Order: sequence, then C-alpha cells, then structure tokens
Amino acid sequence: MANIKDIAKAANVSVTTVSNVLNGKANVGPETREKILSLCREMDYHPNIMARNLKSGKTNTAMFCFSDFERSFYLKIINGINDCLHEHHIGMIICTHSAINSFLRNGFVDGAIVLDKSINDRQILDAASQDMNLVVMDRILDSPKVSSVVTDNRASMEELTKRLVQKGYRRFNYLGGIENTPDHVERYEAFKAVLKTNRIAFTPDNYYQGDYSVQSGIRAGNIMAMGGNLPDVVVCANDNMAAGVVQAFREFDVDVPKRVAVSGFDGDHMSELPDGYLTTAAIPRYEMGYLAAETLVKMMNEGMPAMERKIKAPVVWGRSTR
Amino acid sequence: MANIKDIAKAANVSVTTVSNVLNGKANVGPETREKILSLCREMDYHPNIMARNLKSGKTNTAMFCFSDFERSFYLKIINGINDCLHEHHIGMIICTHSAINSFLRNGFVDGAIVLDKSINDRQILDAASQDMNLVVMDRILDSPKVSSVVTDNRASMEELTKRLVQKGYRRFNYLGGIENTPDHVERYEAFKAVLKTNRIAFTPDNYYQGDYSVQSGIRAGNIMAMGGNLPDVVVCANDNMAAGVVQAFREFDVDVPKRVAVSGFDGDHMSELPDGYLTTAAIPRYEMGYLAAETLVKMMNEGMPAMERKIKAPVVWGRSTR
DNA sequence: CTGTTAGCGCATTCAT
DNA sequence: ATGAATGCGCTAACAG
Repeated sequence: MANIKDIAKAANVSVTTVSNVLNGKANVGPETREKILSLCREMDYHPNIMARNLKSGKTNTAMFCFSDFERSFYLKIINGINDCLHEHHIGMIICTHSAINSFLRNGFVDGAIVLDKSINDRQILDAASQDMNLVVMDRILDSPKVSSVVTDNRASMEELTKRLVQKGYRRFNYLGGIENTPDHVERYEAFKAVLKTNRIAFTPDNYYQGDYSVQSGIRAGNIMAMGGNLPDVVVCANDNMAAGVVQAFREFDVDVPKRVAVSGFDGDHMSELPDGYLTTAAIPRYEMGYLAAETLVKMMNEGMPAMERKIKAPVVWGRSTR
Repeated sequence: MANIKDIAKAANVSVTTVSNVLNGKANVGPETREKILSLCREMDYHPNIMARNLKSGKTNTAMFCFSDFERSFYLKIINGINDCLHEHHIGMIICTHSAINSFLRNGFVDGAIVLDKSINDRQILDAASQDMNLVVMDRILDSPKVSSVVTDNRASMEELTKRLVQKGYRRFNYLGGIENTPDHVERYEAFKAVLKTNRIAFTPDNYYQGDYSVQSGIRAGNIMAMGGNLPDVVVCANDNMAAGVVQAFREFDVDVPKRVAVSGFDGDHMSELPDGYLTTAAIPRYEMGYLAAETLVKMMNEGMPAMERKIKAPVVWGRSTR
C-alpha cells in the first residue's frame, strides 16, 4: 500500500505538500496539486486512517451500544444512527455491554450512543467525566455532559387517550406495566390526567396490573371477560399486553372492537398480531436513532452542550378500535 | 489521559519495560511488574489503540457490511458475528454500501464480512486483491482469497421434501422463486430430485412461478384454488410466498393443513403468519453469522486459506402440515 | 508556494 | 532484567 512518502517521492515534492493537497489547503500551486492528485489515483493511494487519528487525537468514529438482539426494532435504530453518521462522514461501530469499557477508554471512538440497560448510570457518568461525548437513549441522566433521547410518553399517551375520548369511548380500563418504571408512571399519569380533564370516571376497579408481557395481557383480559368487567376500551401500557388482551377476548368471544376496543403502545412489529391491526402510539425508532446520532455529532463537532430530546410517538389507528 | 510515558516516569523505568509488562513479555522482574501494573490501575491508564494499531499495522477490527435494514433477521446475523468477534477480542464495525470503499482501503479494518447485494463481485475481488481478508455471505465468489458462507439449499430442501414424502404426501405443487437465482434453482432441483427418487409424478402443471413476494403467493394460491388444482401439499421456495398461499386458501375456505398442506423456506419471523405456524426450512441466521465471523478470524489470525461453508437449514414442523 | 522538523503513543530491535 | 533509539504514516508549526 502506497503511503504519503511514496507519493511525495514520485511527485518530487515534500510530504507536507502532499498532505496539504490532501487536506484541501489553499497554499499549493495548481499544477503541483494536479500532479499529486493524479499520482494518488494512479498509485491507488489512500491515507492511513490510523496515522491520521493518532495525529489528530480523534477517530471520527462513534459507537452504538446495545444488548438485546431479540428485538427487531433495534435494526431501525441502527439504521437511523447509521444514516446520520454517514452523512457526516463518521464511522460507526457497534458493541455490546461486555465491550463498552475497553472501547470507551482507549480512544477508539469519539463518542457513544448508549441504549443498553445492563450498563448502569455510574458507568456512563464515569465515561462522561473522561470527556467522552455521550448520548443515552430511553433513560435520562442527571448530568450536564450526557444528552438523552427518550420517548415522550406523556404527550403520546395524552394524544391517544384524547382521541379515544373524542371517538366516544367513555368507560376505560387501563392495563399498566411494571410499577415504578418511568414508562409506566408517565403513561399512566398522562392517561389519568386526560380522563380527569374530561370528567370521566376512573376507579381502582378499572386498573389492572401487568408486567409488559403478552402473558400478563392474557391474564388481565381473562379476568375482565370472566368478571364481566368489560369497558368500552382497554388502554394498555404496551403492545405486548394489548396483544394478550386481544387474544384473551378472542377466547371468550368478546368482539374487538365492536364490544371492546383495545389500544397499545410501542408500534413495533409483533408476531402475535398482524401489522396494522392494533391502535397504538408508534415509537419512531428510525427517527430516534437519527436524532440521537445528530445530537452526538453536534456535541462532537461543534462542542454543543448536552441536551434532552423527547420524541412524540404518533398515534396509529388500527382495527382494534372503531 | 495518561500515556505509557507517564507510567514509565511514575514507575521510574523506561517505556520499554512498561510496554513489556503490558504485552505479557516474560523478561521483567516480578516486583517491577507489580509496581507497573498497580500504577496503571491507579492512574487509570489505557493503551491508546490508535498508536498500537499504527505500530502493528493491524487494527483488530472487522467490518460487517449490509444494506437492508428492513429485514429483522439481520440482527441475528449481527448477533452471531458480534459474539464470535468478541470472544476473540476483535472489534466490530458495521457499515453500509456507501461506506465500504473508504473503509476497505485505508486500513481501518483487518477484514470484512459482506452481505450486501448492492456490492458487486468486482468490488469484492478488488478488495481481496489488496490482501483484505474477506468472507461473503449468501453468494459464492470464484476466488481463492474470499471465503463464503451460504445456506445449503439442496440439502435443506431435500430433507424437507423427503420428510413430506415420508408423511404420506404424494401430490405436490411447487411454487418457485425468481428464475435463475441460485436459491431458486438449487431448491427446485433438490425438490424435483427427491420426487424422482421416490417415483412421484411431477408435471409442469404442478409448477407455479412466483417472485418470492407474498403477493405472488396469493396469486398462485388463488389460481390453484380456483382451478381446482389442489394437491396434497404446496412446497414454496420461501416463507413469504407460503404465507400468500395460506392466505389465498383461507379466502377459498381451503383448510390448511387438512385439505392442503403448505411449506416454506427461510424460517424468519413474519408479520403475515404467527410464529411456529409454518413448516419450513429455518435458516440459522445467528449460526451463519457466527460461522462467517469464525472463518474471518481464522483467516486474519492464522492465515487460513479461504474456504466455503454450506450451512444446512433444519426443518421446522409447524401447523401448516400434518 | 514549498520544505524542514518535530512528535502523536506505542512496539521493537539492539545494547547493556 | 532493563533501557536507548528508531520509526509506523501522518499533520502542523515554523522557515524560507
């Protein structure tokens, strides 16, 4: 592989001149520039990135850290991140939990986007204190050096609930997720707030406790159907549970949406229900990835201070509601 | 960030000694070694990978190149690749078509796994001629320097068909994919060979032409049902088309599998059919990723010559067959 | 407009 | 068992 020295020798100039041409400096004569450029093409010269990085102290590479390979929506996030980074000519490396510590410290990357629950806040703050540019997804860190990109649970659930009310639904059941998780709290509170504003009754009887799993949705659906506690609509804290509820209702011959409507939250493809069936707040995965990357790039390139971005999940209407 | 010089100074030794300790050389006194090691911990020293790479001429990083972010099974492949590379302490970077040329030439990676149809054979052979270690997936290159990992279409379709015959199916329809694609040719030929061996009749009437899409499956299914040409089983060249056939049959109240059984090929999750419904040859995505990575690592580390690996897709029985 | 020089952080001879 | 010197390929002061 030809290096800059070879080019310089062949062109009868110094490496500096070659370097200047390569980096677009103005202080090079036109014919010298041309000669060097054509020589580079002829000799198939490509600058050695390692050397360039070593010199500049930067790598022009960002890392995306995640751990759950089961959820296909990660691919969409990766897609968004990749597109943005590529537009800015920044390389992307992917790593999982086990690799993060080594990568983060040895100057292999200039920044990272972290979406990996197995990495705790402490580790992230540690990395941030070493001047690593960081963006976390799906969590918020109380640090002025770490940006975050999260779903706007409140606004999204608010809109979903509002529109359900507008459609005429009055008797609501709510199937919550794991208690104390921010997702649960925010979605549930937003839901209750809208009902309250509309003076629609909501009692503890109307609340069911789930754990985000399809199973817990089935359980809750069974209980509702068997107990005869069938509302106009069951609002679920995520799609999985909504799928479970639908499944349970099917067993009991409870027509969805004629007898009871069902809504979810997430908007990812599921094997349980056909695409487009479930009314839900669809988290825009690609866009969130893109925005996370964009945020990171601005921090890396322009020294932008850390910021927090909440992304609203648009409501998608399916056949599970009228 | 502390560097090797800082450590050497603090330990009152030369950088050479520190380097030797870090790289596990034997020629260092035990107490000196301990002192240096503890100093590294104290000062939170991490070797600068860029410098190390520049020096060694290697990057210890591999690249996975793909382009289709819509297909969720890519995540499984990535998972397999990642696991293998990580076991060997090799970093992984992901890139898409647009980035490959720059990455491949400037010494940013030591090798690459390519699963991107928008990259043509020529580009790959070019890279190989520059001593880049390469593994291609889902295609075979006629080059002694490029390894390949592909699905063993013949063996898989053979087994699937054999087992269908064993189960008593005698009247077969076949729904083929796009003509001249290796996948189509290999699967179709294997299918026909098994029927022939078993002296089971198969005429052009029993062949339907599809294009791998769900739509083309629906069309074929409609034609079969409307024409009254219903066999015991429809063997499809992929899952998508099988899903289409099932859907068409449902419209015509043709019971699957009681009246007609249906089989597919691929084994990826689909939104059209519930998981576990379709009998199919399930391509082991994770394993193929892992094997591709393993092959690459051996080429990189042990100079293993290029090789070709065919991976059999195990038959998975679902409810679409008896 | 062009060249000389120094050094990024590290591994690797070759001495001692 | 330890150290001094050299250079990987490149960029950037500084000189001319």
